[in-house]
Amino acid sequence: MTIRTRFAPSPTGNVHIGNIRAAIYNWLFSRHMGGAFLLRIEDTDRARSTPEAVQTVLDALAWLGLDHDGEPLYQRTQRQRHLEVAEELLAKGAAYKEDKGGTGKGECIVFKMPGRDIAFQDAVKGEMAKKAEDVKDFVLVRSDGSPVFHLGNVVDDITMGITHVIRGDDHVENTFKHLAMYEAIGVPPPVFAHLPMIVNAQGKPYSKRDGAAYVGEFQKQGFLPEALFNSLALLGWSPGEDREVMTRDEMVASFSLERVRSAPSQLDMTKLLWMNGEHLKRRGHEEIAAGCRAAMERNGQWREDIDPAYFQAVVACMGERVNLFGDLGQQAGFFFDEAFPYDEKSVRKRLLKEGALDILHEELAVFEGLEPFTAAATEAALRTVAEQTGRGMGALVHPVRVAVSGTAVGPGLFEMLAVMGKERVLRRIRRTLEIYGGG
RNA sequence: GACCCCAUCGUCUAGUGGCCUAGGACUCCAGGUUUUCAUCCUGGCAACACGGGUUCGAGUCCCGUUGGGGUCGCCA
Repeated sequence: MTIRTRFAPSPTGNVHIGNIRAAIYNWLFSRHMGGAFLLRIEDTDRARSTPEAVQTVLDALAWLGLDHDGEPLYQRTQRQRHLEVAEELLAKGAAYKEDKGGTGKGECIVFKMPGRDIAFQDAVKGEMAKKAEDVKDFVLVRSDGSPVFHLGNVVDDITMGITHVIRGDDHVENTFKHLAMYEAIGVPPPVFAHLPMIVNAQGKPYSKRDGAAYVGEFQKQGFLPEALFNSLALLGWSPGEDREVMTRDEMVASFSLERVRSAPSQLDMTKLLWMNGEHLKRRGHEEIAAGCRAAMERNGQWREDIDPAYFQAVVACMGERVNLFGDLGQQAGFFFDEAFPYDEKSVRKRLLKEGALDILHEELAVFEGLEPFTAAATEAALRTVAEQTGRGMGALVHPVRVAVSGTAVGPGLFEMLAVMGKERVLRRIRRTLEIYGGG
């Protein structure tokens, strides 16, 4: 039997991380088993299910590389089938008509629970059982003739030939109802697996109030899709070796439902950030540059006059200081902006110390005559000055750093100078001397 | 309230009766490398919720307690 799983979101305009993790597990499981991963759009809520909302789901899946097999099934198109099945159940005596709750809205079709205890083997939670009296009859078709979630869900899973339903913990109670429906319809049920929820620090379901909760937000912040994928996959599942940073293929190879935990877990943003950095290291400089540029464009930091080669060099120079694409614009803005701000504390500590401006004068003179202006050359030049004057390298390095970047922290000074180029460095040092009265 | 589920360092987790004086990762702290920051290296802090059983032996099995969560719609 070929495994068939599905992701069945109702398009609301956002894709919650708990939801997308269910998609990830479905995808991982079917890819591991060599099966199919299908997509069903539960778009019966006409008001919310706009084309844009559907596109948001598609975009999130595409971004994370969760490719689905075949065309997505739009639940709206299955209405006839849903109602047919309801009629069949009515004919079989497995459902009845009633004005449930005495609302006065008219009769609806109600599913009759079989009056027997129901049990099943959950692929992650194990033995699950429910007493007959603990599951009540429920509505299948509303009095206005529209099918309800349970009907559509089960009927569509049957028509799609779903063999494994992997979904959130909040559906366990529904499973008893669904199981009874499968039996009444006369179709063997799929395997069910219920995933623990992603919760916040208080143990409540993780929501928008707790921070970034939607896939789109992580994307906007400059996270790598493989890092979010990796982190989410590890929330409730682990390969059982001490491996954490993994590629999609590695996860596909070692995924199994048996290794999914049944306790809820929290998403740790700090670790996500670290994970992102790890995945970033695995990408090439060009890709990182492209991502940083995209982030800068989003944040309004990009300027059309930035030279591509210079940008590329800056990215290489920043190296592992970048954990998030957005970091570059944040930490290395001075590379691109001649009017970069001077950090007050850095100026006080490195530039206004006695003698610092005099040193900067000397360095300016040395750099003016330096050719070529490479990292090795500037370093050698400053070492010579250090020997001649008997000063430590620190005393020479810091004033230059602040003069050209406005801050005391950043990449290695000599690489930084080489990337900036002689002309820019001289201009910035002169400007700094003018501002701080050394000139 | 009823029913169901869950419970190892702050967080993510390993652990399926002896290999556990409980391992890894993130964070944090200390030291080292470095011109700064970051990286990197070394070391450190830190957990089996509690109480009963079962057993020669329990983080691992059973029962209970406590705590947390989920579900009880003509929502999905």
